[in-house]
Amino acid sequence: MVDFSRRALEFICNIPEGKVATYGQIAAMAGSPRAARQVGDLLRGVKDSDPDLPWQRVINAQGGLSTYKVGSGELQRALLESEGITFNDDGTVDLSRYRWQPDDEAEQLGLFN
DNA sequence: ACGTTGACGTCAG
DNA sequence: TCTGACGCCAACG
Repeated sequence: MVDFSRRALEFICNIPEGKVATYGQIAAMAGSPRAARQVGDLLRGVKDSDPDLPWQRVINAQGGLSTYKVGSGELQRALLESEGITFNDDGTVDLSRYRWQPDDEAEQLGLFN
C-alpha cells in the first residue's frame, strides 16, 4: 500500500520544474499502470503532509487540469505558468512538449543543448 | 470482509 | 470532435 503511494510520491518529487507528468504515467512508474486514480487520490491528502511536493505538475492524460473537481484549478494553473508552462486556448497543456519522462534527466543535464 | 468512492484512462456511439 | 459508460486499483466507512 504505502509502497505504491510512496513510490508515486517519489516520482512526483522528481518531476523537474517546467515539466509535467500524467496520472497514468506516475501510476505506471509506481508499479500499477491502471492505478491512475490512486495517484490523484493520493495527491489530495499530500498537500497537507508535504506542502513542498510539486503536485501541480501532475495532470491528466489530456493535458488538462483535474483540480477543478476539488476547487483549486486557478491555483494550479498559476503555479504551472509561473514555471514557464504555457496553456492552450482550451486550457490544456501541450504534453508533447512538457511531458516528463525519467530519461529527460539527460536533457536536464544539458545534453540536449 | 463488503460495498462505495474517486485530482483517471480508454473505448464506443 | 464531443459525450457517455465501463474498467482499474487502492483507500475508507
